[in-house]
Amino acid sequence: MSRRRPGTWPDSLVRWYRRNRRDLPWRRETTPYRVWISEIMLQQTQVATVVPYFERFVARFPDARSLAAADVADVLKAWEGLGYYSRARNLHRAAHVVARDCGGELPCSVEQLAGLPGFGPYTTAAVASIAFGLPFPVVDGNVLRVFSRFWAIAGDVRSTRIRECIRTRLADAIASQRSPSDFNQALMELGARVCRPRDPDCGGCPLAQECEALQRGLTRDLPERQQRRRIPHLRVAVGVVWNNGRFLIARRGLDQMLGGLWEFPGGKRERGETLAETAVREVREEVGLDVRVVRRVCTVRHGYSHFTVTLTVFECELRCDPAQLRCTRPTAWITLAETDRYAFPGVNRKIFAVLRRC
DNA sequence: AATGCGGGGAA
DNA sequence: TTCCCAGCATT
Repeated sequence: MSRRRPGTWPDSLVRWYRRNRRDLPWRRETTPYRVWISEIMLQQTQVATVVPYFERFVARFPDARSLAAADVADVLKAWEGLGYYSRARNLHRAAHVVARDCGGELPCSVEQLAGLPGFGPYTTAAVASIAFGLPFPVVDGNVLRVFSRFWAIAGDVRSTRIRECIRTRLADAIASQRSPSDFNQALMELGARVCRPRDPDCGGCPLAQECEALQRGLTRDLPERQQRRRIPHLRVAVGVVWNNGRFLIARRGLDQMLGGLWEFPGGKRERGETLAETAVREVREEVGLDVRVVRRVCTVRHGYSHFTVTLTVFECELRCDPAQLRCTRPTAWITLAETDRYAFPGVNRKIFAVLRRC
């Protein structure tokens, strides 16, 4: 087995990719619109999670014009469960810009791409290279991990200095590549399947020959981990307020976390309060209705990226005229069968499952 | 430069 | 449990 000349890793990488790439829906049929949708969905979200969402989304909204023409509520419904809902709202805003200013087609200059809502450095480079063949390197979590090992870079890879160092060196490498698209996708594919966070498959790696971390036995220690912050825990109570076979939901503000999604009225427990009292108080404060707790339905735990919550659900009955409803946000009285028409956070889906059983 | 943002897969 | 994922917008 002959040693390859040093400095030829980009060609080895792309050769490996062309033999090993996964058959993914946005690779099977590559259009700028499909690349765009896939890249937005893939932000902080794994491929396996994205695939079914992508298929449904492009079937429902086949191009930028149809997306722009849709109601944001329908876009959020298509995004339900995928998380980071600001991505969906920004995508919808960007579709309006593309429909209005670009004739419905994604612009093919990096400057214009970078100006669209939801296009940061990563997505701009990804769409420019994969959709339009422009030589801009992507720098995502995979790339940072691969090169912190390949070049044995100590320190926090997320720091601006190290990111910029990696980006600059990759800009050189991609400039001499015939397919910037394959080069970028190869790096991310390598990070996802070979140069994994734990237990990398160095035996199957096309870059092993020149990998500094492998030669120095450092693959296990790179990239350097930063210490994590403690995650706070919240106690929350919500009320399922029934009226004539329907219960009340309210839509969250578009600028909030989970913006635009629907929920039961409720909120955080205050000092010295029972959870039932919390539910009654929150219902009164949020929607202006006086209610009484009938029973506790269930308690569910849910983990978010930056906190965990224990949510207790109380069935409530009205002790006032429902016309007393006062709420700055949109509200609706719905049945369990109608929940499918609205976008809810994942934790609400757990609650619906319990409500259906009893 | 730091922080907030959801949900899920995998070990 | 814990870690991490094809990051962006805001401050």
